[in-house]
Amino acid sequence: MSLRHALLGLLAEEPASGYDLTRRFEELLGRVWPAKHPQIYQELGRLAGAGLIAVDSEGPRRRKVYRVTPEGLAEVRRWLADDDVDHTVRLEPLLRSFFLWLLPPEQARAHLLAEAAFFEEQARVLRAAAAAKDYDATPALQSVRVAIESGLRLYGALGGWAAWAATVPPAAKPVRDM
Amino acid sequence: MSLRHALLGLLAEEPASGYDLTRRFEELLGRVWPAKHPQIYQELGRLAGAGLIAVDSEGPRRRKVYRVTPEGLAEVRRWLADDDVDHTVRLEPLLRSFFLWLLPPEQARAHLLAEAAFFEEQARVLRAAAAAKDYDATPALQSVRVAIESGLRLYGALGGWAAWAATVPPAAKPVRDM
DNA sequence: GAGCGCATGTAAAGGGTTACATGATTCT
DNA sequence: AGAATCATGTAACCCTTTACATGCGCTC
Repeated sequence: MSLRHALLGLLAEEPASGYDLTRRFEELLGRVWPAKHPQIYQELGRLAGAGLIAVDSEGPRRRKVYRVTPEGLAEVRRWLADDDVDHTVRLEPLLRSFFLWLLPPEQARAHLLAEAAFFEEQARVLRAAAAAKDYDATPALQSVRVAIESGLRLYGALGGWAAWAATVPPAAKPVRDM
Repeated sequence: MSLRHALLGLLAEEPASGYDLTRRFEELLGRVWPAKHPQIYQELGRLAGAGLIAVDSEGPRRRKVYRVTPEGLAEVRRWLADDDVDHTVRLEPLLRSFFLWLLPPEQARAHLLAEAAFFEEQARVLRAAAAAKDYDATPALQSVRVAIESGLRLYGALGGWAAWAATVPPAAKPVRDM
């Protein structure tokens, strides 16, 4: 049920088409909530059916620009204030880490170093994004800045963890070769 | 495709039934990769069909204990060594943070403080788990320790972030009431 | 007019949750 | 005898991805 609310949230900032929203997911929300165009178009249809959004204007190439309705705005706010949040951190690299003892130590170490490099690179990208513009111009931009900060800290923590994990010496009992 | 490999990884440690695996997901892997029993039983069926696991023994109440086959073990290792990792951090609280500007500042602040409390509590739980036993006894346990460390650092970072975010003053332009 | 990017959609398949259902064993 | 827990499974539904498909508008 998060996609629906994310769409409402994006439309609360400004009216947009399915195509616009798809790109915003790619560049802005994709790290924490990926969504491809078929799902977005489908969900826009449902939201329009439910009266939470409405067609604002139609442009060339069948382009339909949606805006959020007062009911839609109320619904995002309800969602945001709601306190039954799903705190699951679905993260494949961490799942893998539970099973790294199955690899020969060197291979596990190489894997962790590659992960560390990846996370540090992501942190660098976000640091650059944070410095790139003035996020105090609008409330929406300020929220983006706060969200970027979370990514920055998260990737920093993950990078540090992976680098540390790569240094942990293999346990006494070696993995038996298959 | 991660569930299948997680099951193989768990069975690589020791043979187990669907019921056992369901509980291990709940207590061990649930934070990063939730899985309910219907999915687990279904996937066990597929894995058995593919010859990656086999029935080790049958017990009372139709209990079937599976063990990983050499092919299955090779498959987890292939997965672990494979470097096309999905780095998506699917995390609802971060998605929400992009839209917090839609709430009145006090409400947003209260929400962030509740999140901070939650993450700090989780970090505390994991700190206790890390101190609870000797993780050097087996390679598998050592990997669990490393995985716990990632959670510790992650929740620490998220807790710090949420506490900081709660202190960010609202932007100049106030949110227009609907 | 050829090619590219814009823009929208449908269909099929896979992954995951919820609800329903059943029966065996153990404990009180 | 009744309740709780063990243990497995099916069916329906929702969420998400991948593949397929189409046509418009702009630029060279």
